[in-house]
Amino acid sequence: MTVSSTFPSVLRDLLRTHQAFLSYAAVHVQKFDLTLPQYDVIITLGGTEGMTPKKLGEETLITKGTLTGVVCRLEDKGLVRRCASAKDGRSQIISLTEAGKDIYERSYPEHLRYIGRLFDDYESEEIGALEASLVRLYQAIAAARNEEKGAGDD
Amino acid sequence: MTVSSTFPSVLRDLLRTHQAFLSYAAVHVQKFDLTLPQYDVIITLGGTEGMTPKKLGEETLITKGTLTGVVCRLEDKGLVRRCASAKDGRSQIISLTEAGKDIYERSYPEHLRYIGRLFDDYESEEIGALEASLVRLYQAIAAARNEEKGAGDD
DNA sequence: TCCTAATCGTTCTGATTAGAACTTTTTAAT
DNA sequence: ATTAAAAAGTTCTAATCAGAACGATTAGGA
Repeated sequence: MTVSSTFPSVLRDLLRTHQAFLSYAAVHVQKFDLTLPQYDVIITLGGTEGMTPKKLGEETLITKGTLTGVVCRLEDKGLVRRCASAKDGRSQIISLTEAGKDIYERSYPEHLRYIGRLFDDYESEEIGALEASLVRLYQAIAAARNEEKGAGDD
Repeated sequence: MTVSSTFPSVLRDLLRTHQAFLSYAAVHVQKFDLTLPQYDVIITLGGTEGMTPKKLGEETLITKGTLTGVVCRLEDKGLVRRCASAKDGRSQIISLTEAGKDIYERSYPEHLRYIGRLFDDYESEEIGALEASLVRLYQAIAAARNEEKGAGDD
């Protein structure tokens, strides 16, 4: 009944729930012959004029090394375009092509409904509680990580 | 303020929190020159007489195709052993070697402390609330998945 | 101006991932 | 006893993943 006996199962639940969600969401996205990270890039670019890989990675939580490959595959499919930034010679601007916009506009509303179906039986407080719990844990992890780094400092 | 405007951020939080946890836990495990899935196998086998890959996969949530590779790498490191099952000619029994047991016994208590540090500031109700929220979502996903499969049935 | 440090994106490596195809073995039905 | 179906593991493919190393560009200080 102590804390240390319960936390391993919480973390297993975290993994399990995350896996289940990815697997559920992937079903919808496969209809467009896209992977989940690829679709994530599409909907993140949707409705924008494009953004740098750095920004895109921050939004999608995809590491920059991985993002290069994901964007390449979307480029090969003609859904996305890379342009050199005018302001910064190091930067690229990634944006949707017409074909990419088309997929985005046709699929996104249905995607939201598909995902939203998960919460059909939820009260809105329940979603809030879930989100609060997750943010709480995220911050606890960030704090523990910082303590580790500055171990000798304070 | 509707449900559909809040759920994307919950799911982003789920991904972000999960990523942060994996990254935090990996730090401890790297000290033994192991990856997280590899260590997960070690601690799942720890204290047992061994188990089949099927059972091991169910415990660790690692898919069987992936598990084969993880176990191979642990075998190469001499931490794990594969034996043919006496009862079932299709089955293998995977168990820790002496070196594997040694790592398990030396590291697991510290691993629990390391992970437990995340929950230092938690009230036990908070852990319960997090777990309940995750289980709730997991079940909602499982239900949605089932509805999808039996779409034409009821 | 010059030079060092930081930033941006790509490339590379080793590992994990899911899913499908495949082999071997077992089970179950005939 | 025979055969079809199911189960267990391995192998294979394409993609993702984190992290490190790298080249090119920019920023900031002497």
